[in-house]
Amino acid sequence: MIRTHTCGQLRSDQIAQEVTLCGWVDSYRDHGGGIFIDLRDRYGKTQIVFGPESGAENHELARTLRSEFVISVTGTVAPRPEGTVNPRLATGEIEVRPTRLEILNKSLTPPFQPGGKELPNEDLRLKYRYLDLRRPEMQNTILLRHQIISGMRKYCNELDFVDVETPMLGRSTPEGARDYLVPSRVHNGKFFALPQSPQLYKQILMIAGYDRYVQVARCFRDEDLRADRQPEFTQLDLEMSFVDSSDIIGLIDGLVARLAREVLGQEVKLPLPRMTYDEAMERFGHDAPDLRFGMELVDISDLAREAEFRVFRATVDEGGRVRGINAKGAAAAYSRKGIDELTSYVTQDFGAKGLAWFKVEEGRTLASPIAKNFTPAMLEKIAERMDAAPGDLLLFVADRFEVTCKALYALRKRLGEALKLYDPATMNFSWIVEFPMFAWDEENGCWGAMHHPFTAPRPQDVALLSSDPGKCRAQAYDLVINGTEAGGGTIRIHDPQVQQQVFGLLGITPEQARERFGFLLDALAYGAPPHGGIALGIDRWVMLFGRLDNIRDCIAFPKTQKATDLMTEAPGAVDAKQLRELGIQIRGADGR
RNA sequence: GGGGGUGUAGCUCAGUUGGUUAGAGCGCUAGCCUGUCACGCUAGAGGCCGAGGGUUCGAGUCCCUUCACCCUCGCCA
Repeated sequence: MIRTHTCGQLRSDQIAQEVTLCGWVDSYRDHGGGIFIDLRDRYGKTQIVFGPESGAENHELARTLRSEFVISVTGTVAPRPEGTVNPRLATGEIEVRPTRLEILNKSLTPPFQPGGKELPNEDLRLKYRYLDLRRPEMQNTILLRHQIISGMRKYCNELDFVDVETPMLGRSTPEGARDYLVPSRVHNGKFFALPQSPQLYKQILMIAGYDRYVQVARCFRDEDLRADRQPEFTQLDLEMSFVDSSDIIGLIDGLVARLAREVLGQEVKLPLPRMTYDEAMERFGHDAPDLRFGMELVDISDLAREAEFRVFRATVDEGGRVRGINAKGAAAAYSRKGIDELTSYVTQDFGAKGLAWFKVEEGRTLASPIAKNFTPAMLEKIAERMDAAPGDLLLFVADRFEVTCKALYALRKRLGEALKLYDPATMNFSWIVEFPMFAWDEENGCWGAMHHPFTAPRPQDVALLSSDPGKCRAQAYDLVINGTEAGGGTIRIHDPQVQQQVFGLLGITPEQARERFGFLLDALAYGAPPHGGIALGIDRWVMLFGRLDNIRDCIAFPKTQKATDLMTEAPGAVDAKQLRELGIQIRGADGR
């Protein structure tokens, strides 16, 4: 070892010891006679002081030090003179008086200071990721990530889970997200696909008798990115045999409580609350509601049916719904212009036809350009239903149920943040359960799997597969943290007949099923135990536990929104020779 | 594919209704300074105003096209 201590380690206990530290020059303050260096490594900072006693040679060399030089310093730990102790530094009671200085490596002037206060633009941070990763904030996040992953591994290990690696080179399945494809050299014209998740493999492992499988698995989806979505991401993937939904949920409850305690120092009450999908859609308009605040959706369809206002009445008559939210005390905060902005938000982004609003005035009268279309009695009924009080802002969307969900969910989320309806430090963990098995796919005119084609229906709903698939509920469960989907899983079908029936509903012919998942169907026929599992989005856990608003900050080397790596400049062109070997020809820009 | 935002010195930003030589803070270079810790002081260097085209006597500023990054709708079983 060429160092005896780290830069975060020394305290008064080590005074008078000779030590050797290595690290990066965080800042240097040259006072002529004395030079002060803050030496930084992953563990902290230590002040190095070059005075006359350091010797002329060392002093001269110290004068040449610049930001981000990597140096090694040997010297004596000394107490700081009275009045110069730095309480903001863990090592602030001492400093090192060097007898030897070695420049291990110089640095170009960095495009930004890792120790600086101003955060540069993100593209610059991504290009010089090695400098960005030196920033204490980034190092904290990477360490948090490590803490979360190792906590997950320890937990699973204690519970007899077996860590099994599954292939990265698999076969493409047209269901679900777009695959990242890898061409085969040996089989020209054929392709592997990178896994969207190890779903099928983990089921096979249950059939193979491993009983409890776990993997920190990298997953790939070639879809457009978002603030909480990367094309490659990491899941804690697990699967268990001989379990039902509540076994999996209970297992993850324990993990949540443990990590909340270890990482955040927060006690979480178990069991975590569970809400059905239908209830979530009614109360919040979304299957991952943020339960840190109220402002729930309120249905006034029954009132709207009798209202004089044509827009409301017609919507209900056509089978739609009229629902609203009450932004408590927000009437003053939203001018006509502010409401116009909310209106264009829900109409342009979520397809709502409009946004009806009322400001609640003294005596609980409702003021709005559309108020004249209602009788006073009806306005009073609406106010009553909305629990309105003077100063409130009532917002309504009249539309198809799905549209009211999307628009009001988005409004609630936006208003909750703008009106600071919750403390960003609180953490809310909950489960959404009993998802529908199927969602009607308008585009293809058939049922689509809400989760994936191997999800088991609830035992009491199996008969609905043939009678009313839309009503059939799945043994599926999503973990929601602060309004973000942080994990999801299902109990799987282990009965080949039920599996065939589900394929049929999804429009997958027996031939297609055989071609795509023949191996799974075969395996299911050789003694498959009842099994189920879950996958947790590790990047999102880091984001939520670290209170970050961006998934890129949780990943050491993330991709941009266009799915490129600004540091390595991937993806890049390849040699013509490589393409020839793969039997691949690139089409021109004209598509030929 | 659609909507929105940003782009000016190495970095973070300001730049008026189009008008002389485009500024500030930080960083950088040099000098001075034993107690600083965002050290201080003095001096200096540093600009294709993202790129291309247009309007104009004149464009950082107005118009068109385009590129990059971010947010978002669609998409993400």
